Amino acid sequence: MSPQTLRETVLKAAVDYIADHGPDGLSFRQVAQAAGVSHQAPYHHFTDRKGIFEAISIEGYELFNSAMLGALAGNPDDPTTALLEAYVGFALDHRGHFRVMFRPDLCMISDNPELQRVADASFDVLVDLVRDVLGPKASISDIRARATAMWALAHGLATLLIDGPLENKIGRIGSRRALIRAVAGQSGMATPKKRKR
Amino acid sequence: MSPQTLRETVLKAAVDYIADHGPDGLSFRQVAQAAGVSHQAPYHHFTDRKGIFEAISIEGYELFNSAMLGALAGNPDDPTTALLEAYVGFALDHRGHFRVMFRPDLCMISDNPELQRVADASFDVLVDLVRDVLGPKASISDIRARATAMWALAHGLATLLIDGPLENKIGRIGSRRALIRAVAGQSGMATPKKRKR
DNA sequence: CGCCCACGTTGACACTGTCAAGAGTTGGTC
DNA sequence: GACCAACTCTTGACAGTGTCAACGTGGGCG
Repeated sequence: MSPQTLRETVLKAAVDYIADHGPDGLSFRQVAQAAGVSHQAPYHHFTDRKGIFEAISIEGYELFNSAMLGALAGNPDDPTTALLEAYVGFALDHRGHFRVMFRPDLCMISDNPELQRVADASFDVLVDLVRDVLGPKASISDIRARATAMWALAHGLATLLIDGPLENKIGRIGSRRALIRAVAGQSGMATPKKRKR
Repeated sequence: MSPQTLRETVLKAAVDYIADHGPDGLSFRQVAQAAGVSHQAPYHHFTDRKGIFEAISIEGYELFNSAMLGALAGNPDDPTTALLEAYVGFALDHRGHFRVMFRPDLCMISDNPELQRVADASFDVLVDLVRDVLGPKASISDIRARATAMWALAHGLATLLIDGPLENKIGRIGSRRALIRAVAGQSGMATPKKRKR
């Protein structure tokens, strides 16, 4: 095995477990056993149990950032909806990562400089988008409020979809894409740049 | 001690702990010890560790529902903002409950009929509000999309505030009330009934 | 060669949730 | 009063957990 392999194996096993069962039942010893290695071996790659969550979180933010940037590049006409789709899509496709990224009890972002960096980067994507959408004459407080509203809408939709209650209540609104577009439309924030050019 | 007291003591200790440290580190034995009782005593009031979370969740939904209904009654002119304020306010004022209510890995709503009932009730409050705001001519799919958007916005704002990243990034936008109003304004959903009557 | 260091091992510790069995009190019924 | 049953709580045990400590082991380098 190459030197990185055990680390990657543990990480992958942990992400898969979290995607299915949530982060709380994750057992350090269990992932070690799943990797076919003694219960202490992972300690040479992660300082703590928390260290695993930090690594997953960093990996998650990197995937997250590239997903958002890719979506914005792919749909410049309606960046708000594009971002919403990318946010929710990432959460659903990478539950294992997403479930960890916003859980300060599992890993405190400020504890790890690398994690802080990638988390800041993803926030910059959002603010840049809002600044672009609202135009140069927008006040700082408007930009803040709009960014907060977009973030909250995307984050709420993602967590409600992942944690389940939404589908049970609302019922299926067709495809994921259709749901997101309908919500974006009802929120009043979609297509702010050009209307049906 | 009256027969209910240990149950209430354990519940209160658990909620307080969760509000401060999150639900995952909560220890059955620890709350028993905090209540000054043997490690097995709580088993006569809760079937499981999960049973504690179910009880907290039920209590939470009851508080939640009355908070939302009270807010709607108190501000009939702008029910959307009122609901948003009540939702976020409840999350911040009852973190211990809120952190448990939307965590299916801790307690599955469908496992407990009583829990299912109070959770359904809180969802009905939201749908009734949306139906009222959009008027009788609104289609079912519009109602669904609007309810989803409102729920997502409120839920996202609440979880982002509780889990911390928002304040670090956005900075303080004055009071909680001002933040919520600004966000509601930036989403297109506020004051849909009458504009500055 | 000798040495170090990264990697992995075994062993131990306190702590956890939970099963099992027993003790004490309470209330009701003969 | 005597008995029984239910309820509440206790003690004891078990496997499983995260983590500290000490112990191999093998490859690269002086």
